[in-house]
Amino acid sequence: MEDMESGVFRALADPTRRQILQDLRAGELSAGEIASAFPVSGPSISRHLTVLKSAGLVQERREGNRIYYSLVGERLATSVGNFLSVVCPEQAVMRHKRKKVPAPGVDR
Amino acid sequence: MEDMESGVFRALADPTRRQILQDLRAGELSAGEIASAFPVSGPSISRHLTVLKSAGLVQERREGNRIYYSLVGERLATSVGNFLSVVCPEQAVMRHKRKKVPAPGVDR
DNA sequence: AAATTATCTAGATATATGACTAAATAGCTA
DNA sequence: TAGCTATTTAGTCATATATCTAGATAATTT
Repeated sequence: MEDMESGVFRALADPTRRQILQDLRAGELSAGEIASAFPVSGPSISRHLTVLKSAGLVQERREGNRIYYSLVGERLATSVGNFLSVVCPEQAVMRHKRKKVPAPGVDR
Repeated sequence: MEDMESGVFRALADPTRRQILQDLRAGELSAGEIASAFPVSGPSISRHLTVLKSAGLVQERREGNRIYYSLVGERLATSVGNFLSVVCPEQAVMRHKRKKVPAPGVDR
């Protein structure tokens, strides 16, 4: 039992996980591709990915042998942005209108 | 040795600390006032305040007997907002122009 | 089916975090 | 100075986190 935001912020508290999120900006990456960008073991990255997944920040998609991870961008903007605008309302998060994409992929 | 942002996010990872930040929106509060709003001991709140202070999110000001804490609002917007706009650039943090206040308090 | 590749789960260990109680420090008041 | 209030520091304990190695699971290839 935990509030939504704690999970997100705790996920963001680790530099490796923040870097993973930034890496994923370029598009989806397999677990192995992600892991190879860091000096830590595969299993450790796997755990980091689990944390990010539990926080709802990334989603996975299996393709044959591999599992591809990708950002759930709105998730981050929603929780972090909401909090930010509550604590310092003079800085508002403005969501740019985007052409409603016709469902980029089935949601899990 | 730690990067700036980790401190901020780790500080935000705890619900008590996030609530403290929200409480401080109304204006500065003494340590005791802050503590009385929570079901945890004074010393625990003191530690939380130290964490927030180390992250640069709050500042303190002594007045006689008591120590008043207040938000360092830009700090939060700067680090969190920067990260947010890097990871999900389609959500930009817009800073509202504000009449440059003539130094609200010495920046200690 | 056996071997290979990709990724995860389990178990162990070290460090970090959050809470508490008790005691120390800082400033005020009599 | 003694006593009082506000807050922090110290010491302890339980839980959480991060990492590793070894082994398990899943899908592909031969």
